[in-house]
Amino acid sequence: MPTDAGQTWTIGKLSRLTGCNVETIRYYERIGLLPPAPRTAGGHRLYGDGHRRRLAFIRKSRELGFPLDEIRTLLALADKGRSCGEVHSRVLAHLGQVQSRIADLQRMERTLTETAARCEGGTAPECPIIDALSRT
Amino acid sequence: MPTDAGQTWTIGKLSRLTGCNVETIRYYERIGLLPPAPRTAGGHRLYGDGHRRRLAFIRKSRELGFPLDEIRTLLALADKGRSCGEVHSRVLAHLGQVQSRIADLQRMERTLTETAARCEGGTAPECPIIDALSRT
DNA sequence: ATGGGATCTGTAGCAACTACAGATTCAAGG
DNA sequence: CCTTGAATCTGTAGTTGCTACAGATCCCAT
Repeated sequence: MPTDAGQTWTIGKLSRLTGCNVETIRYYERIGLLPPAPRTAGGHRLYGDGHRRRLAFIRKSRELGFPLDEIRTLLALADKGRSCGEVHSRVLAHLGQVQSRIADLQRMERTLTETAARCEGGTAPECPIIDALSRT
Repeated sequence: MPTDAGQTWTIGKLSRLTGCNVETIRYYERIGLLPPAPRTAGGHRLYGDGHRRRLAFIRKSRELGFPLDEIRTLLALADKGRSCGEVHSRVLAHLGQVQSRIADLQRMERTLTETAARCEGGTAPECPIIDALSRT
């Protein structure tokens, strides 16, 4: 049961519906991630369910950290259908990026914790943190 | 034993010395993170040990994820001296940001892993990943 | 009919660099 | 001393993914 087949929304309604900012929606259209929306006589955009689903896909992918260009590719694959393998490997590749970013941040976390610890309760005239940050 | 007191380097040497790109060094000067370097007669920059240490501080802080604006503040505190408490609390605040970013990424990681798993070995005509990404 | 919210286009800004182009300078070799 | 090629100079524009206007226009409820 699809949502009421002929339903349409203005950009503001779509924004509330998807949690995506109005200017961001227009931005996605400008860069070709969303197809141009049909317009009212006065030039206002009118969105249908296809647009809504596509935007939901984009938002969800963004939340998972995919860059827009990768989302563009994913959308093309989705449109093409039967590209599950390709999609799967791209998801795994992205997962790898996320994991390596996590590792980076954990290294930072460790160093920051150590650095902060040198100072714990210290009232030294020279700041050990500043010193630590100056080491080549 | 400070490094040979009067030693100077060209921007290229300083770049190799610190691992910081030449254009980035000039950029830091432009935005006021590094003080303007003295010049040769022909207009080339000449750096001394003070610059070298300041740049090392900036790079190290960047590696730890501090934004440039925060580094600007840290440098000011370092110049002022006796601001160890303030520095300490800023390091802890940043540590908090890093940790929450890690948590974000771990959420992404989990969802990506789950999403990828739905597809494992599947040759379904409809791609479950694409479906998952479309859910509002 | 009107008033005020929603929408329109186009442009500029953010972080933190990076990448040129085109001109000039420096240093090593002959 | 002169040449030549590498290094450096300035200034500007591009990157990613939005966000924030300004100033004009439109739509809908009263």
